[in-house]
Amino acid sequence: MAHHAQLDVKLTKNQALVMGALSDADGALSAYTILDRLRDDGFRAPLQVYRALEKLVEIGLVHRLESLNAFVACRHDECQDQGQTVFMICEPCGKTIEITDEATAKRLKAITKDAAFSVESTTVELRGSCKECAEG
Amino acid sequence: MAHHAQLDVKLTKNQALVMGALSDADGALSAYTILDRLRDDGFRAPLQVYRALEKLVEIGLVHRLESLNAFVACRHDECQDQGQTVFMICEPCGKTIEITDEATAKRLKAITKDAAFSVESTTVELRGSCKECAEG
DNA sequence: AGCGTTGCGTAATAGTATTACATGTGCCAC
DNA sequence: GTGGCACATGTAATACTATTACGCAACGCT
Repeated sequence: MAHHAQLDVKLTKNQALVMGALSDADGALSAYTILDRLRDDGFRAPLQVYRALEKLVEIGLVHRLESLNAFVACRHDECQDQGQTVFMICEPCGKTIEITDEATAKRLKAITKDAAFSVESTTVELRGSCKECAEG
Repeated sequence: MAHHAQLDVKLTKNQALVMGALSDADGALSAYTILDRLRDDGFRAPLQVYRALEKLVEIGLVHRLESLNAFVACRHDECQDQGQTVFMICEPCGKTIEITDEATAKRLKAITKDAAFSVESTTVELRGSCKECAEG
């Protein structure tokens, strides 16, 4: 199975640059950090970044971390599969661990069904310390 | 069991004003919306709001909705009990439904244990439409 | 009274995101 | 091939969210 079925979507120059910046990064980047890193590539205005991010998030190559106001490249084969994406965000080192979990998806589905709530998008983010940082 | 054990914490004037604004509101409010609503009560600067919010969040009377950059009064008896708080945020009408769920808490705990991730705080937010708005 | 802690007031600034408007570029119908 | 459309881009201005810095006031404690 291919990593990210959507990779056959052709990215524009700006989208590719933003994707590159995020792929090179260890953890999540804010839009303005991305802007700074792409100055040499001709980026001048926040909107150039936000427009690219919008598309990348839409096609699933990038996730937005709501609790950080930042963005991270999807490292993951299964974003399109069943399962709720769960982020573990290490505050000391900035790295993010991304998993998908079917049990969480099922449980949240049961909750929304009970409440007759119609879900568009779901955010699950855990802040804390990764193994290495907690041990260190 | 009392609603919000921490209610016996004495709120300062500013904290009480902010708490009142949030309690009066139907849904979540941004810090700057709160500021505007408290102009007549003497509020002048964002920091007055943020300082009060910080304390109110700390004692559990208010929750921060990360995906909205907004704040909502806790409507809820069981914030101190076991269970993960889950927010359902209705985008059409702005209301938020707040529940706590033990199964979700257990599942997330299992996930973090597997990853040896040490959790400080957890955000679970579902965006979508409430029953009334979805039917309407 | 002296001291520490906490809360408050104000100003300035930093950080995040959007609106508005103009330009460019490729594609397709005609 | 030219007109028109769709989409991507460039730039400026602005709006929205949050924090830092500094000083003063109120309160409790010794």
